[in-house]
Amino acid sequence: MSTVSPLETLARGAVEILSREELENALKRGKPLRVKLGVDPTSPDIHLGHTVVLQKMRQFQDLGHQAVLIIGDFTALIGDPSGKNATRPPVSEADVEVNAKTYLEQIGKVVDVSKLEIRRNSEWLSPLRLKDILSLASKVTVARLLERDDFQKRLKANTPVSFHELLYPIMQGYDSVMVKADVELGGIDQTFNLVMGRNLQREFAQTPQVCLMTPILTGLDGAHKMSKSLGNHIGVHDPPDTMFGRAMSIQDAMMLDWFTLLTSAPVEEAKAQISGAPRDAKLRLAELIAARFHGAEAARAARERWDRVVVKKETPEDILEFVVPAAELKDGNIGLARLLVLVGFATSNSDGRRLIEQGGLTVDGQRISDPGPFVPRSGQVLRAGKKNRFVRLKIQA
RNA sequence: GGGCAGAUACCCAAGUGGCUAAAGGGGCCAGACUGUAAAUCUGGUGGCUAUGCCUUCGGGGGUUCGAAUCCCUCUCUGCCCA
Repeated sequence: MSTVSPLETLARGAVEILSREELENALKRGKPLRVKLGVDPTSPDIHLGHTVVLQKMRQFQDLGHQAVLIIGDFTALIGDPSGKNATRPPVSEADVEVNAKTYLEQIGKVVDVSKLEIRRNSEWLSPLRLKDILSLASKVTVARLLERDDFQKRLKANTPVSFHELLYPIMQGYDSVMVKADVELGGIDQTFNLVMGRNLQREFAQTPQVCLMTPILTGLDGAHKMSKSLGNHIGVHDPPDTMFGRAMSIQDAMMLDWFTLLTSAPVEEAKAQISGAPRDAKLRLAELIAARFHGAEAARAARERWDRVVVKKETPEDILEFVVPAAELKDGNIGLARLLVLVGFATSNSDGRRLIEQGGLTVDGQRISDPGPFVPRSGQVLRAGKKNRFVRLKIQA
């Protein structure tokens, strides 16, 4: 283990720190810092993109600082405008509660939940009266609010910006005041909100928080930020094989970022490996990611399976079994397209028909291109596409 | 409050009475090539009991042999004026 200073650890992967000197000084004081992270309980499933900033919080925890997790149960009623090109649909209070619970369960994979101070911002935002809001709002100018990119873009594109969205950053900033944050963590797309917290704290005669921004993790498509709605994500609950396979599908150019942000492998070493043996580097990356959430053993198994199924093109033995319902069979026949729908490889008969006609289906390794009647037999293995979509048929006696 | 413009498939966007299940691009799916990477090329991309039939162009109603296209109305959005 080489010695890495706390500041170096914390700065790893950070795109921007406002300011680095302030952070350094704060660390030097030796007192545990209050490190705030606000989360938006709108989507119940967290993925690797979310873990970047959570990992940062974990690092603070490991260095003895107090992590303060703010569940934005009140702000969720507005929806964070960050990165959105449209007004976000508000989330019901009931959904927020359910999501918050799931969220806490899931982040346990990254942060130490037992040491977490968990707060809900409805605690202080809900009781605010109009006059309080006015007083808060008077501390911020409209020009300043409209400055931000998200709004600018939407204004230019003639898409609506609702007034309540302007309040979002103010409320989030007020959170920092209420929890007396020394540091706030967030994605770089949250910069505006974080800086707002800094400014408001100054207004409230507090020491302005240090803002530490992490980069946005690029998703599997290599183009957009990882998000569930774009389907370019790896969820923390995905099985090891899925994690492994998806990680293998990223572009080479993304590897260094992923190494930096998702693993603790030494960056220089990863860099060297990537330029030397990109394939091996990616295998290692995929294994590290799978290991982080499922343990080393499961990760190794995923890698072995990958090697068998993908590289050597063998049929895996641990395939899900699908029992063909007897009611679907007519004289032992079933439309092949229909079968694909039942199995889940196609969304409709037409979709299944297309898949077959385009050569995307094999039965026991044989390509079948006729979507018509088909006689299924127990033990047959259906494979759709090149990806990991296998199923073994079973016919009820 | 007044005036104007707009709402098309997953997204962007053509289309102003029949040739439109609806151009083009993106995305996505499949195939080829590969390291199941990227790039590139090819095909596909509403549904169905399928060489035909049914449903779709913000919602509802109407005109017409026939409407995404014309009329009425409702909802939503943007712009300008106040």
